[in-house]
Amino acid sequence: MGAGQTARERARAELTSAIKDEARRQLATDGPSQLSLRAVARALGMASSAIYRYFPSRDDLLTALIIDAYDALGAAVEAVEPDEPAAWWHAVCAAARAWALANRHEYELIFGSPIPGYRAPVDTVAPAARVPLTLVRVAEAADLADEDLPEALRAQLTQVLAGIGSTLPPGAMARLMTAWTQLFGMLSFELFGQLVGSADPADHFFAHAVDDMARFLGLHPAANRPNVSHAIGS
Amino acid sequence: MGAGQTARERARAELTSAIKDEARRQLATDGPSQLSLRAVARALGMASSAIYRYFPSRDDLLTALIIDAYDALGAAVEAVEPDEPAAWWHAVCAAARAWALANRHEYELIFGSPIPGYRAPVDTVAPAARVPLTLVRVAEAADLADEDLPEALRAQLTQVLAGIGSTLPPGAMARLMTAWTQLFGMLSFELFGQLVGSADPADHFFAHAVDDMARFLGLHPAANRPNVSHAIGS
DNA sequence: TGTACATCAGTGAACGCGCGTTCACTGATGTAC
DNA sequence: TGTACATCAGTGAACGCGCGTTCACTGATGTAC
Repeated sequence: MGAGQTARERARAELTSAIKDEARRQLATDGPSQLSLRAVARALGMASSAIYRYFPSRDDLLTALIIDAYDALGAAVEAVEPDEPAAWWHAVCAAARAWALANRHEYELIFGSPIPGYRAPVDTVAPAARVPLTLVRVAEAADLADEDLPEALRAQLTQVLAGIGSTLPPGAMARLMTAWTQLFGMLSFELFGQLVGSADPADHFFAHAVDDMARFLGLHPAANRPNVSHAIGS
Repeated sequence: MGAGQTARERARAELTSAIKDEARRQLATDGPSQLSLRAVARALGMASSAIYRYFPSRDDLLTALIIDAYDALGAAVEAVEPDEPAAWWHAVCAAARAWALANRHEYELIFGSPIPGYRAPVDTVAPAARVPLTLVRVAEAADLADEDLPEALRAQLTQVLAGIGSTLPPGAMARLMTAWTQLFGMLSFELFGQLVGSADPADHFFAHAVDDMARFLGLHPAANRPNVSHAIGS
């Protein structure tokens, strides 16, 4: 039948995603470490042993959810229309926050505490890289200046940049990683309740901090002159 | 007997902290959501029901651990000898990181994902404020400039500053909160494994980012001139 | 200092619950001739 | 197109385990006179 899929194949694909959907629903109330195959099976009206036809173990279901979460966040951020760097940066940060607020338990799954007893397999690496890679694309578009770095850090970052085939100067990469950790630090603080009593609701603070970071990176029009030689000291 | 304590009171105090110690030991292998009163009791060689003489429920034990963690981190950071602002800032960040690396599961307890089904009582608020308050002290010592802020954010921060009796300009408070979220974003990324494959080990990156943040805050000698009027635009 | 009573610490059995995973099985879907 | 066989999906019972919390109890420590 349709697209060369047998009825069995279609049924399998549907149930696989029904299981993941139900599992995601349960994350929302119980958190990743309490995710239970039996509860998922119960909610779907099937025997708990049937889940094993789809995921060989609880950890495999978790891995699938983690990969989906990274991919969904990655897609949200990649869907931002490229623009002049400062505007692009703002839009990317806003997209990341919007996704996180709308999917807090999947955010928790990937940026929260490690799940006890769970080891992430390599398959998660590529999806996890989509957001950082998008940030690198934004930075590349801005022709950022280098800056003085201790040798050891310069070496580390040069290697990372080579690995992803980027021409970003290591000093700019250092600032970018600072901005990256800032962005997700802010989101984690907001979602995990650390801002309650200070900048809560966090909308204004978030917007302003993103702006500050754009300036810090050197993305703003004023700072975005041709890359003459406000570069490395010595 | 000693200091007006009866033998019973001493025994109670000792067992209370033995229970907490054992619970902390178990956090290290299982994570907060798996903390089990029965397992703690077993490790201490007592009946599981005996724990209830010391903590009326599992949540109360968790609360005690959380308060202790905030207090330990707070104490570590407050123990830093005040100094010229930039040096003080570096030392405070280093102290926070050292504590986090040495006590990763307690760090997780307070900065990781919320524990499913657990609601933090008010008693945690004051201990949780010790680190942010220390950062405010550092910033106050530096006589930081204000900066342009959207009205809504200015209002929010002015209220926070009034609440803690600080004279910091709201614009400086905004930068400070950015640096604060950056600091803990970096620590969470390091401890939760998000840096694996990029800036791992993170020592060099951490030191450099802390330096960048000091510059961003305006703490560095160069930027730390008398507070004339590099202030609010308009 | 000695006795009588009240307080508290700790026990062990029990309640009622949930979990991941395995296994032998039935019955439906797909495939080769 | 029809039949025979292989593959796969889903069942239900079972194994062995762990959990938080309650309860009636024994025995030790503390207190008032």
